[in-house]
Amino acid sequence: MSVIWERPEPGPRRVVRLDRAGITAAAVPIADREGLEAVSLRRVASALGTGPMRLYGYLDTKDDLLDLMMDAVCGEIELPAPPELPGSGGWREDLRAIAHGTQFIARRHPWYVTLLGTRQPYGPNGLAYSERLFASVAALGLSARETVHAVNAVRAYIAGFLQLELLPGPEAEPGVEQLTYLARMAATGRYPALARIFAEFERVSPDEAFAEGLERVLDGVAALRPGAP
Amino acid sequence: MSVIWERPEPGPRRVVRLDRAGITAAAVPIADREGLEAVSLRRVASALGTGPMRLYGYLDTKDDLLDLMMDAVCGEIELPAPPELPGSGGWREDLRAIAHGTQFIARRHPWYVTLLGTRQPYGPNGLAYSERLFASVAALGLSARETVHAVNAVRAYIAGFLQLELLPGPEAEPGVEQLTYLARMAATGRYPALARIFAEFERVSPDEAFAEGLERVLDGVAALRPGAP
DNA sequence: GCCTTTCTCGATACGCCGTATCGACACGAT
DNA sequence: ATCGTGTCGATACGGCGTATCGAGAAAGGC
Repeated sequence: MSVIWERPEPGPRRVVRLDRAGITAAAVPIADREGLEAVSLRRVASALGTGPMRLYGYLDTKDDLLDLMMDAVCGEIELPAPPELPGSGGWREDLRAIAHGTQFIARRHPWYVTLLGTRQPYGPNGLAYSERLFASVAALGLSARETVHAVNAVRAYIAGFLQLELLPGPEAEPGVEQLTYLARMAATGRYPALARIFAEFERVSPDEAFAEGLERVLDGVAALRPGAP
Repeated sequence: MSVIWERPEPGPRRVVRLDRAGITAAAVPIADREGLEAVSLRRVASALGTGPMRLYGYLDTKDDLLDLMMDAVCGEIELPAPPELPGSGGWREDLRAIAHGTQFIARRHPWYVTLLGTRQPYGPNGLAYSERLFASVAALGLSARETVHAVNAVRAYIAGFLQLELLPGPEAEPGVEQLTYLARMAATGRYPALARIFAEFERVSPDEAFAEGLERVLDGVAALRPGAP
């Protein structure tokens, strides 16, 4: 490796200007199309026409990239107008809007839900999201402590539901006609309550379930209001 | 024929007697002590005094091991007596017991929460857990559809809260006296609602938050009762 | 008791991963 | 024109999950 003829000529100086936004923008579609586990530094870098080590000029760690990705899609969530402006529909309508906005984004970027359960949403967009949540609940006029608990409940419900919704079920291999694993378990008689509800269980759409469960949580929050029934 | 629970365990071995329970029992303490990412087939196998490929006689995939681990700790959750027996304290008390039992286990095995958001709890213990949840809610006398929604809400809350509770915060490096990242963000004035609640936010214990949020969800479920106020 | 068949076992290897190291090179200042 | 500085990316390391396959033990037939 000392003769110049067999050393590759360095390409025209790669002046591809990179920045964090660009890296994030390259990573997100990969996650959308092939899942979060397909997002590797090698993969993202090669989508940008460079090598993996290049990215370390912009990130300390792969985790940094995941933080950036999370905040980027968090910014895609449409938040309702602040409570003091006319666009707001009251605390309950606002919380509904936030929840359904989150669900909408989770459908476009399923991996967002994974990240949601994995790291704090401390980027600017994540903080704006939190701010909007607290502002909505604040409109109820609860005590500080109750407000924190109410926000926690709503946030936990959203994160938990979306997470559970996206779990892959055990797939029945195609061609073979057979009951699903769950149906077979229900038929054993060992799980009577489960078996009794099983049919309904499959008839409920995820959207309906998300909306209805959310109403339960909001009902519980509403019951905290000073003048609650 | 895709779920490990309905595949038979292979027969006896030559050198060291192994079985799925033994493999699981070796894996769980590793996860407890060093986190889920320390659980590799190489690591578990060497804890059992053998090589990684040995495990493939008992598992098809590493995912199978995670399923086994999840079901194992799921079996550690103390469930209340069934509703028809005297030990049961009514639907609400039962749901509380299940929720707090789950929280208790999540504290001993934090990685359980990660798995909870990652895979279906379809092992025998997971199904027994679901059965108990449905049986408790069934005692309210709701319609099938409402029952499904109520169980979803409770389950989503539990999974979501525990997941969010375990998120690592941004650690302030020791020695340097400085505000946390969140406190600094609150001080920017860009997040007024967040800033207003911030102090309280840090005063609430995780236990209290879990319990209080749960009451909100249970209140919402209670409001569905035929003769609800 | 011996031979053959069957099945288990684990060594080796492949292609990924995140990232530490470091030589080569482009660029700005002198 | 030269030097110092800082960026780029090739290479390497130790890990991962798991496919392959030869060695050898167990089981069965005679």
